Amino acid sequence: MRPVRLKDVARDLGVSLMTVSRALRNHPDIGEQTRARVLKRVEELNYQPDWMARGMVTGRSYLVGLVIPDLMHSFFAEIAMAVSAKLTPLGYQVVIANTEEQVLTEERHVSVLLGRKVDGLIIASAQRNARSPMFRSIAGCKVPLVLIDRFVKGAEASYAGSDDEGIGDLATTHLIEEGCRRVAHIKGPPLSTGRGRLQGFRLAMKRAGLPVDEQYVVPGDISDTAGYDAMRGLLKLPKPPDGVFCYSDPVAAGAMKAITEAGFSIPGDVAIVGAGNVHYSDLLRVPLSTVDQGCSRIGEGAADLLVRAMEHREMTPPELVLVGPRLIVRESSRRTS
Amino acid sequence: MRPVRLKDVARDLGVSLMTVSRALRNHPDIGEQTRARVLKRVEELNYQPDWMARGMVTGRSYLVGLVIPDLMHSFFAEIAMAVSAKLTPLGYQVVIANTEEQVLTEERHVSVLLGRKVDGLIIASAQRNARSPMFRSIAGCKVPLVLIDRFVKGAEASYAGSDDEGIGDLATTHLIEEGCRRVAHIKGPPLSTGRGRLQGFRLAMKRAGLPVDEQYVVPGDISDTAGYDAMRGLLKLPKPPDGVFCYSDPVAAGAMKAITEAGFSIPGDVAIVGAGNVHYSDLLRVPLSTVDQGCSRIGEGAADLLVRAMEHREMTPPELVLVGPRLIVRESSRRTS
DNA sequence: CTGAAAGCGCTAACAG
DNA sequence: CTGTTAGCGCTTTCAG
Repeated sequence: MRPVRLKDVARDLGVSLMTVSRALRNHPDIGEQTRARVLKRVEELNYQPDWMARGMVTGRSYLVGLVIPDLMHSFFAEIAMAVSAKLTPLGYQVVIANTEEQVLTEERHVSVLLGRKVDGLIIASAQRNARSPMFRSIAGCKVPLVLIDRFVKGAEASYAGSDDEGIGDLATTHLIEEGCRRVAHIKGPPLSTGRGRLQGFRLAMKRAGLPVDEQYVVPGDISDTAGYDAMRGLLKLPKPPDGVFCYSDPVAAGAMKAITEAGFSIPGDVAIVGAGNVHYSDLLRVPLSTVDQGCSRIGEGAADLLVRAMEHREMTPPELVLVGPRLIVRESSRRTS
Repeated sequence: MRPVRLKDVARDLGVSLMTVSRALRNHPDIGEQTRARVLKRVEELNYQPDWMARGMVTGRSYLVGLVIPDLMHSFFAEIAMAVSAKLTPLGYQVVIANTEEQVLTEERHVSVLLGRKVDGLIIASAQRNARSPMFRSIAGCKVPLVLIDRFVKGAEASYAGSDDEGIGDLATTHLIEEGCRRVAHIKGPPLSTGRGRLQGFRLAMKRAGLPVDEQYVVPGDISDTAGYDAMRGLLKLPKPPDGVFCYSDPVAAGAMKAITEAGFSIPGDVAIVGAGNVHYSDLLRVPLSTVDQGCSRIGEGAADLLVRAMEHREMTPPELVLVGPRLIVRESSRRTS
């Protein structure tokens, strides 16, 4: 049973192929009853338009590529869901590509996506350089691009993400207000997110008139194991910090594990704040204070920006969506009542 | 700058379009040096084959649909990653569709995927009936299908999943061995997974000679909020259970939250075992005992089954991959030393 | 070994 | 309002 084609429906009905095609797409140039008759038969025969053939001639694939570093991080999973939810009702299908934070994997994925003639691309890039071949070929194909989460300076693209400096500031200020005096920061990756949060951290410390001990600013990453390791290092210091702002919730979760294992209490000995408000933060060892990034709003924002760009045939100027951070205080940082 | 086509490369090189096409696909009928020359120029011009056009004539899209109920559950996210990791190196792209556990959404997604002429489908279905129009149209299009996680009786499809009865048995037996006498079960959805685990629970209880108090077998779902609510109900019972086997880790996490809030201790008052070994189980309030389902092996198994089916042009008989469960004991159920 | 012709299923442009 | 023609970029088939 080969799939039903337009031609089959047409012959079955004794009309021309074009009539069916038009009826299907609500073309105005068609009689009301003819359309009804066609639509009915199309339904009965369970005809499915062939999107490849359609795309071939219209130049639109109705495919959108979503390139992210790690689906397992609920932050990206949530973004992926928000993007899908926005795009699916508009007839787009989302192809998700996992880069595992590898630049090379990312480039390969994008290259294939481009070959598939995606109508648009949403990328949380592991790249730092807008002059990389990847960005050049995207620009070359004139495929609308929206960057999310990580901003890449110089890339001709819209961006949806959070105000990272604000996140760092908010979290750090909160720790200071809770009475922490030796505040540490476990850094994220050297991308806009990590750098922004670090900057926010410094800003808040400076504003409070607290010195930043560089021993307290340690490299981490995006994973809980990185947070665990970094925290163990901090605890070995002669004077361990009494408050830690962690790049992300997974990092914070790992850090908390290290603290508990070392026999310290949270928040009594060390207060912790993460970022991201991942879904399970509330269920952790000690419910985790965090800065909500509004990931679904980032996803929705990205989808909106992309749709707008895709519907214009001509290049649209890059736009920005910055989602404001929101502090969520839970047990891990509550020292005063 | 329109994308480079085969024709462009050919003209540039002064050869026919066919020569380029053949060189690209390692066709034997081509001279060694011609091929080298072509390949070099193809590289330089950064030519990307148009997959839509190619698919149009070959009838293969190199697209695979992955239909799952919820990307946010790390169980499915991990499966998605495993599937992608297996399929991407083979040249396939995975289109992930989120159904939010809605049958209707699932049907719509599958219908579009079919219209896109996917080469294969992997589905964790919310449907229970193999005679639904969805399964009929998949069969009608002769698209290879692999069911994952949830088995649907009667569907002409391969299956990769865990031994759910074994999971229930393993978890429950463990609780009994730890000294629990009033063992409860928070059920999952009424699909093969939920039913299987329930059956395993009953089996273990029977084997141990313990009666199953039907008050202790309560409906839950797949989410932590469901676990939270169900557990609150259980705690209100005159004699609350002293051990609970929860359908999944998220459910267990929710249940633990309810227990802690009510002022009981884990595992002292109530021991808890979940299922799934989700990534953050180790970081929870009380590290969660769980039954590992080997989700990545499920994903890999599904991908393997699908690839085998896709490479055969003719229908292949359904195959099965059952991943054996593995008990992981953490603090939430450790009552004896 | 290389090339020319035909056509995949569909839609845009034009002609009745 | 309806039908005809041409072609999207590629591969398959067949002829040199």
